[in-house]
Amino acid sequence: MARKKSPEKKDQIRKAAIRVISKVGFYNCTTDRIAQEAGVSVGTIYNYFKDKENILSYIFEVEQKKLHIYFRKLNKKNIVVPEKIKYLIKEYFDFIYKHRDLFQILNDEINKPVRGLKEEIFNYGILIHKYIKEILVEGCNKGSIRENIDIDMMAYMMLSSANSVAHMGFLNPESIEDIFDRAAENVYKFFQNGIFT
Amino acid sequence: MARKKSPEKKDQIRKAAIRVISKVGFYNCTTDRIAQEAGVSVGTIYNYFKDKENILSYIFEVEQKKLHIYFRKLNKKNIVVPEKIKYLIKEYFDFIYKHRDLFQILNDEINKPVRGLKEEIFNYGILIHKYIKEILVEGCNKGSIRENIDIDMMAYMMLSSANSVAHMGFLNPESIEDIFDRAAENVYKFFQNGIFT
Amino acid sequence: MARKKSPEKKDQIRKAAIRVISKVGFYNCTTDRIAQEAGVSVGTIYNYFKDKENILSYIFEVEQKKLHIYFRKLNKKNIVVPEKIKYLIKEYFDFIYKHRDLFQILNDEINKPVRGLKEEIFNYGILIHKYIKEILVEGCNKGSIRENIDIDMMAYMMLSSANSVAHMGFLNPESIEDIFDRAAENVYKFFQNGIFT
Amino acid sequence: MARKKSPEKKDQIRKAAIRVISKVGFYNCTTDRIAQEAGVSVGTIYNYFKDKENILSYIFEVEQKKLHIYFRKLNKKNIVVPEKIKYLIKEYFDFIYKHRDLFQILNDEINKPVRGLKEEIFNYGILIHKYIKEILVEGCNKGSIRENIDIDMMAYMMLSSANSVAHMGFLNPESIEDIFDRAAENVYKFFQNGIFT
DNA sequence: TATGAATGAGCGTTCATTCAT
DNA sequence: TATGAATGAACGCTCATTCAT
Repeated sequence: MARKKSPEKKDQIRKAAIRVISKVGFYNCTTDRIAQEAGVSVGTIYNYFKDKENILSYIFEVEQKKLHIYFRKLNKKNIVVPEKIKYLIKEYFDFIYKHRDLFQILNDEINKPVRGLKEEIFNYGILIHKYIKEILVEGCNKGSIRENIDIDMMAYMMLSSANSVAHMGFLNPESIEDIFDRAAENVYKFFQNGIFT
Repeated sequence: MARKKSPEKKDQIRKAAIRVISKVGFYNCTTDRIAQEAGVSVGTIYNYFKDKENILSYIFEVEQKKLHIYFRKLNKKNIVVPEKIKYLIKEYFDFIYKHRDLFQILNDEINKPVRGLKEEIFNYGILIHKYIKEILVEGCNKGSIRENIDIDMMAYMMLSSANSVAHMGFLNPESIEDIFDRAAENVYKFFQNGIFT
Repeated sequence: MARKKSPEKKDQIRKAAIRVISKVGFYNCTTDRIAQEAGVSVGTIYNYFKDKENILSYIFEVEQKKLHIYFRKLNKKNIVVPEKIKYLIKEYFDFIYKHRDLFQILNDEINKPVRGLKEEIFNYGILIHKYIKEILVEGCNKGSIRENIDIDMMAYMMLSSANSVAHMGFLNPESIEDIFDRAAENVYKFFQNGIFT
Repeated sequence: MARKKSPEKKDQIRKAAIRVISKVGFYNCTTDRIAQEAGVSVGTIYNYFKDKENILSYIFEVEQKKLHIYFRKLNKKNIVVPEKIKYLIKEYFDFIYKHRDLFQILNDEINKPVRGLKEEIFNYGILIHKYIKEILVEGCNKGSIRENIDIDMMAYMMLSSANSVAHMGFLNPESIEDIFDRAAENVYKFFQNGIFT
């Protein structure tokens, strides 16, 4: 009997793809390059993925699962909403800093015009907003968040605010550490007070 | 005398390119498609643009100029900073709603990792943030904006917040009008009060 | 009534073409480039020439006429064959040195595989050999040239020998003057004695 | 295991290219045409060659190696210089007659103005002249060749003389066999005695 | 299953030629 | 006649995908 398709190899390809795409963008990223980065032949990629787009989908599929697990854990913690948000922001920036390759892709692909979105990318966007909204709802119910906000919009604004700070960091490599140091606090303060006196 | 190289034709191509790119993204957008959309032959494109990338650059160059003119006018108005911001947000959403094709491109390309950015795209990003920061500085000086904010970060967060709401609108075509109706007000309130009670 | 096609302009284009072709070769030479070099618009070229190939043909046509005139004059001179050949070689190198652009083209195109030859290029080759052969025949008749040579072949060998020395000169720009100084004498000596002791 | 990148295929493409180029010239020779002639797809060409120019380079690289081997063998033979030259001419014409396609290319490209030459073409020109010069030097040393000749020029003249006879043959297909039959002898006699009585 | 050579549709770009002015 | 913008066929080359080994 033939060997089973090894999940390790699929992951190896996924990670290689993340590295390559984050460096050159999805469209400049060739299957040859991914194969090389993964230490695998082109043909092998097609044993694990239907086509090139499917690799991108899989990347988001995996992240979706991680997201799921992360928020399940978070919601088990017994902390008030403002603390939860503060904590979340902190961890989000730690995550981005550590997985900047992945962030580049997420941030790049997530803003693509609708038609170009593959199912999984779209779903990933939906999911992450869903979790943020859940926290906002909880905050509204418990009275720590203003009731007159549009929760949908707010979720979008919050996520994009955080992402934009990270993006700003990567655009300024010389001061990236400084930016990430202050990022979480500044973002939280913005959420807390807005900009006006 | 032969026909003169007409600026109208260059604009015709620029606009066609905006439509095509916004639909399929820069990399899926072929020169043939742009030519077709512009009602022009491929060769003609190269009469006005050095190469395909140059079209993208030109799109941003034009928007940069418009931005410049717009903010010069805005700064001549005699209104206090909070009003100026309120007004700006309102007009920004009107603009996006009207020029959604363009917005898709601006919002898409502006988030690209640094390396891929052409000069003009990069400069466009710089410029728009510069103008926002000027307003924030004015607000700080006049006491209407909190002094302890990081102006750089805040500019990034504000712009991306607004963009994310617009993006949310385009992701939900069935309720796009409703979203844009409430967009300006909600964004302003977010800037004003943050999210907490 | 419209102005007549001016022969001056046609010549202006011809000369521009020679300069351009000699620099970049026929295939890298664009009509735009010729027009620019001639200080004329592309369209104008097509008023004087059917197509691009026709320019090349015309170049050779003109040279053919010059050749004709030159040899008519030469044959009126009352000198013995060996002197005629010596004289011819001398003048040929003077000509090449002065019109190196033209030589580059002649030498380049004349060796092209048969099928690619335009009528005029072919005829130019025929003509120049014809004149050399006439001299050889005269020499045979008058007893100054060996009778057992193959006149056809000899004409080819003589012309190509001279050309190769010129070519060698252009390949060594640092010693081109020295090479051309010695060229005529060396070529003549070769014709006179061959290589052996 | 996939098929190995086979040197046979590279050769197959090289030979196809020789046939096509000799027929239509390098600039009229398209990659599609070479692929077709080689019974291979365009893509495959690029598996073995960096670009179209590289095919031409490779053709000359191969010929260079053959030249090298041939002259090494020739120099081991124990014959006097005049015999060596006679022998060489004979074999040269045999070679050209058999490989006329290749000759068209060598003879065509070798006369190109310097600038257009690829490294390998240039080197091929250098090499072939070098070997001829070695023989001439040997002849001078051994007293069979006149000492007052310019060896450089003579090498150029000898090679081009032979080539011109071959070229003449190909220009007259109806008498090509006759021409090649007499070629070697006539060329040698020219070298021996020149043209005069 | 893994390999990587082979494939060929499809792209960006060029440039000889045309033709409205 | 002169102009030069417009044209579009044709090219070199890439790269996702296939398939013989």
